[in-house]
Amino acid sequence: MTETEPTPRWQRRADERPQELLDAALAVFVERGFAAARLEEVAKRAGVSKGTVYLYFSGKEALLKALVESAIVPQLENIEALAREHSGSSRELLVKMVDAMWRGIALSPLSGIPKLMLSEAGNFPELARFFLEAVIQRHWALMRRVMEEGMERGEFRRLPSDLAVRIFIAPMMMAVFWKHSFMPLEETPLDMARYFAVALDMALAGIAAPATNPKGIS
Amino acid sequence: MTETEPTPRWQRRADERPQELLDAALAVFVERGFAAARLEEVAKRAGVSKGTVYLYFSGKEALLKALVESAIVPQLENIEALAREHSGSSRELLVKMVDAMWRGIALSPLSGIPKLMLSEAGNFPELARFFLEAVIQRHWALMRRVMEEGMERGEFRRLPSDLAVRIFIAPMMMAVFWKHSFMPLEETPLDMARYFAVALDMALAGIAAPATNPKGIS
Amino acid sequence: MTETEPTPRWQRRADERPQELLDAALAVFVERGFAAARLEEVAKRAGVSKGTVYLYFSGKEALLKALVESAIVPQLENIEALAREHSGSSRELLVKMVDAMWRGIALSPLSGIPKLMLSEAGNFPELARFFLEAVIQRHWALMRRVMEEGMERGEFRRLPSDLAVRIFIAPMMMAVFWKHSFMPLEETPLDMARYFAVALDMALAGIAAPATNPKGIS
Amino acid sequence: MTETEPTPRWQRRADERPQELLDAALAVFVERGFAAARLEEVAKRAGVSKGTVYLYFSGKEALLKALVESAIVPQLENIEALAREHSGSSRELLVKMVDAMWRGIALSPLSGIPKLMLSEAGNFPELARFFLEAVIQRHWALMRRVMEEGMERGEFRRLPSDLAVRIFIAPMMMAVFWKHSFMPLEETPLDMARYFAVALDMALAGIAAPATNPKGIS
DNA sequence: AATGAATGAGGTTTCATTCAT
DNA sequence: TATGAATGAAACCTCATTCAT
Repeated sequence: MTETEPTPRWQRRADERPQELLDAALAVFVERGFAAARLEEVAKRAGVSKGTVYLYFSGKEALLKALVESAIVPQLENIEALAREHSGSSRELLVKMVDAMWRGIALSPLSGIPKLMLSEAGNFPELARFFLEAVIQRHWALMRRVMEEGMERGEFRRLPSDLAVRIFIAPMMMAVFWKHSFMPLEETPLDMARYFAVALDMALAGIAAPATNPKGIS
Repeated sequence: MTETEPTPRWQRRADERPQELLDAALAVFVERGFAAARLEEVAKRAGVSKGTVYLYFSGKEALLKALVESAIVPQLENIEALAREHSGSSRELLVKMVDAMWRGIALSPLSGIPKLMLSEAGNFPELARFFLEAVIQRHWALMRRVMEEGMERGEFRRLPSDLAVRIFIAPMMMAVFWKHSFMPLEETPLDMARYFAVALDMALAGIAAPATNPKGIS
Repeated sequence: MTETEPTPRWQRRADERPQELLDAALAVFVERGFAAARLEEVAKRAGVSKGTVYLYFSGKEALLKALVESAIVPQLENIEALAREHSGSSRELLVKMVDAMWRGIALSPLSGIPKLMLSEAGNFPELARFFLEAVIQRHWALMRRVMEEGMERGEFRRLPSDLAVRIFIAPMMMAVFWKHSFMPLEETPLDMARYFAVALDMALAGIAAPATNPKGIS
Repeated sequence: MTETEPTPRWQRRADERPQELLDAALAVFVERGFAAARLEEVAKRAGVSKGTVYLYFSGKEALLKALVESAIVPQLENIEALAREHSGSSRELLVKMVDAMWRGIALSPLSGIPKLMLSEAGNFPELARFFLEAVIQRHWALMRRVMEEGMERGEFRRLPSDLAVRIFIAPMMMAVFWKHSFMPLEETPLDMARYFAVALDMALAGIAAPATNPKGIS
């Protein structure tokens, strides 16, 4: 180890910077809310100075938009792919889809985005409308098809599918919001894995077809 | 009824001012978030000028605290009273309690407070901790007792009651958040009444004891 | 003089403030140019703090626009009134008009505005076009009518009146620009009164009809 | 045409860079003013990147100084040479000198420099003082000698020569300023050639000796 | 009590300058 | 040499808070 490398004050990382900035922005925006988030904090977490943010994004709002517009749709496409490729019971597909959502979103930092949009919908209605249509309603539509097929098949009981979908996912979404709000304050933070297991169990029970002879009697 | 109630020519508003200010603050804070809310907007909605706010509250943050600390606890006490006075099945009590919460909170402007706290927990951890303990966990504890009693009695199936409670209420809470975020953007906004009916139905089914001989045969 | 009046930290002067701010802005903008002018300097000269500027003008650019749009046109109207009310030789009228311009603009702080527009035309083409049409060309048109009448009458020699007007006023305009640029640096600053006298003399000689035997002899 | 002139494959630009940068800087500074001019724009127009500017000049202000200090003095020396070499009437010399100024400065990009200095005198008093003394006053002194000689000879009428010189050149200077401010906004831009012809005519008439029998009568 | 003009701290944004590549 | 990514000082602007009226 010869006496070289005076540890340069900064490095050029043009390729990685945008994603690093987005990651940092997501964390700060989710923690503080868009208005209370300071861009300098975002920069610091990304390991750059304030001005550098502006080399990659035109401003604070652009950061928010890039965040929302790019992040979740791919996850959604994963879930849609599951549906296309599935063969088997509707119940199994439903479980697969919810599981994918849980692992792909709820357990990842992406979970911050729904929380962020929930908080900021009032200030950014355009962006919120995009999120509503491109993510939420698209997700619901997919789930709804599956649920209605399950009803047709008699796997699930007859329920208004538009509402049933929202209600079915509600416990998972609540966990997402919880994670980014009160969970850090809990004495013993919520055990996400157990929560998911129980929530899935209860949600499935909630839509299960009435037990007309479970394992049939004859 | 003789000359009681003088009906004064000019009404002393001073006594009502604090509540009017709190109402206005709640509306603005929920819509925009605490940081993005402008105090002048709060004042305008309360029909007073900016300076007047400071005659009743020591500042913006004081408004937030007063809001959170005063508003929901009374509703909670109502619900607790229901439990104390109830005689009948656990299921009936559960329904009563959820119904009270729905009408007392979800359908009222108070519904904004949970949304607000969810958004601001990161910026006001003290306040959030208060809300967590004095409202959320207190509510859960109550529900939990009821649910466990129901399990004892065989009305509900055996589930980890701490989680079951959160999950049971999740659909109602989601409606609360929805109302203050995406609902104003929906083409045809969610029908809250239908939603509640279906959600309650599904949630109850989710915890119902297995139909081992409904109307039992022996 | 009893021991009252603790000299308040500031005073309410809502009515006077806009004009005071415009005066201060004119001075600073002319001295430094729009871009280099700091709003805090403008505020300080007007005797207020930074924020106060924004109570009366929506921003730096609005200050510039208000300045340009409001200030000179009235002076121009004065000059136009002179023309309407005049009876006598064209030469006399021309002198009156130039004299009015000299006293009303060149010798007043308004003289800063042409200098400012000259400097900023490249950055504010819209505003510059307004100034060109509403002030400069309007002034020229007026002067031109007088000059053409003088030519008709034989008071002035035949010249392309559009150019003659520009050239006739040029020495006065140069003094205006000089005043706000190099004059403060001159060892012995230009004597404006003498300058005007000589300039007017030369300019009039420049357009005077050739002395072909005034009251011609033959 | 044999193999003369190797026409190198790659051209060493380094030698021409400084002048290219100065040309670009002049254009941008004149258009936007020094403060509003972005160095990146200068670099772009010179066909290099931002950093390269610093290889040739120590900074933005150095560009400005180099611009002003180097550009016009040579033109002035040309004009001084005319005076030295002239033999003939003062009027002829005056015309020669003004014509040289018109062609060498007014019609060239160098015309931007006076406009620039006029705008920036308030921000760069040192530089402005240099320009005042090394260019403006030097030019005036030269013109003044010629004009006074003409007065001695009876070619021009008696006028305070210090002022007469400023006034005599004013129309030409105005054209210079006009060119870089409002001319680009005119519907039909000023015809510089006609302007000069008329301006010279009027200016000469303005100083001409009284027509004591022009082409004498009697 | 009430107003709203005035303040000034604090955030976003720009851009001259530096420096790793 | 040349580049352009990165920096950080400095300016604009907002708005919670104060205070003259």
